Amino acid sequence: MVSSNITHDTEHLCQSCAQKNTSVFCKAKVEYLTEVNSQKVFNTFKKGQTIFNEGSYPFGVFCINSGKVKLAHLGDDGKEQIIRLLKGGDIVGYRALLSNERYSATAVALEDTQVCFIPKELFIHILKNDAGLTFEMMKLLSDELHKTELKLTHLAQKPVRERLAEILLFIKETYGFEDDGITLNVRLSREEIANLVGTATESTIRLLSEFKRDSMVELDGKKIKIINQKKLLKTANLQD
Amino acid sequence: MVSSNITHDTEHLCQSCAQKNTSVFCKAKVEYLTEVNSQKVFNTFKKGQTIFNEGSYPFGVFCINSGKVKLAHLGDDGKEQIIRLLKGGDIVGYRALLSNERYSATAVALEDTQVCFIPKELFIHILKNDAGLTFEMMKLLSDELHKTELKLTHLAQKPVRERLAEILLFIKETYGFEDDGITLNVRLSREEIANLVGTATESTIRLLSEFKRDSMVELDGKKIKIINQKKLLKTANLQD
DNA sequence: TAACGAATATGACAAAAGTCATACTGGTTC
DNA sequence: GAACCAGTATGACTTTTGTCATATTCGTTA
Repeated sequence: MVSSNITHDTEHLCQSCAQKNTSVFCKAKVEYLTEVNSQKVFNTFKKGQTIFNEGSYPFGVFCINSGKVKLAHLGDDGKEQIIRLLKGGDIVGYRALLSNERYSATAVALEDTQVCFIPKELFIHILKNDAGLTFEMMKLLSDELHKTELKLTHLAQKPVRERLAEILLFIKETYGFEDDGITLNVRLSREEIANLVGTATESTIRLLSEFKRDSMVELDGKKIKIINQKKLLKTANLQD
Repeated sequence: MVSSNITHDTEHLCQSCAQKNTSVFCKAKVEYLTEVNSQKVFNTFKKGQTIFNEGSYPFGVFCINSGKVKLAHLGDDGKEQIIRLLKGGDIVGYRALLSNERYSATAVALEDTQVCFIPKELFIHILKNDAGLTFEMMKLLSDELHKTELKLTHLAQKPVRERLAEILLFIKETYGFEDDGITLNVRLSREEIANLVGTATESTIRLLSEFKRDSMVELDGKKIKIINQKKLLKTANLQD
């Protein structure tokens, strides 16, 4: 929240928000949506900018309008572990708010990103009154927990090679392809991919080279093209 | 739910439940508690018995009255990954219920365990009407998510030795000590400990031997005594 | 009490993954 | 275009961890 592009706008209405149908939050009752509309703060983050920082206190919740965001823990030795990838329609920062704790992770924009900030009090107020929304939020948390538990199991039991293949497919699921239908629609550094997989950067680079050699992917700088998804899926050894 | 000890009892009242003050679920409004009381099914599981199985459909939620339970994923190769340890006052099986999915994990009693089963419809009904309870449930999920994310980061970044030390301390936090003040109050096999840490059984055995040599623990069959918690904490290298 | 099997323990080895050093590449700035 | 830097790539090596084989112990049952 260091950016200067903060606007209490009337331009970006929740009612006409592009994410109205995908975001949990925008499923609140109409009466609350109006309230959100008047209190929310529209904000833009440039690529690389921090939306919030591990250790600081949450004052509200962020609703991503457009763009891409990584959510990461900083390990004891300073190495980051990316725990979620977010896109338009997702909300961030609710975990700490609900647990009434400081942020346990840092959110950074992976590209220019637009977000709506909804103040804590309003968020909590709506949750306490809109049972439907609360139930949706609970489901969302529940799904997130499930995904994280699966990741945990895979991290514990699968070799790096399989996990990397899995992550590439996960990135595809999350952000999809570019217009060409094969290029992953996000630019991540090798280090960031490593921090998603939970391995060393060099290992990631090495394995990506192998994947290229085995004609599963094509590499062009930060562009990653998936040219044999079937083989990649096999490499990931997924069955759930 | 294969046990034959099922009783629609009037004996075990929620109102006088030993876990009334610790369990989230028992914080429901009094009117609902009465309802729960009449619909819940009291059940006993012997050590080693399965409470529910990965892949099957949830028909309700389990409230642990007394005893100890492990919740584990079965990895693709059949190796289990223990994702939670549960005790009296905890509830299990809510995750799948809320996400409207099959169980993604298996719950097994680590010792003789008493549970109350609350039918799905009632559980959902209460959640949809008791905003306070729903909010509590949300917090619970939120905390669980946080813990799991932390585990994920540690699994990705810390060596087995540190993770084992951490798990021993975690077991102590969860189940505490026996009356002697040093023996961990649960019997887990070396394999189970390994499946908590996310490592091979032999590695766990080896490291426990080291911990013993370095006089951090004492081993007596499945009994594990923590004789130098400070040193163990240092070995775990925790700072959060 | 003997005997059995399962769990624990330990050694030897293999495989996986991380680290360090060193190139190479691509994009940026001057 | 030269120079520079960060990111990428690759090789050589070390460390960590897993695997397999084999004792050994423990608790259980006959």
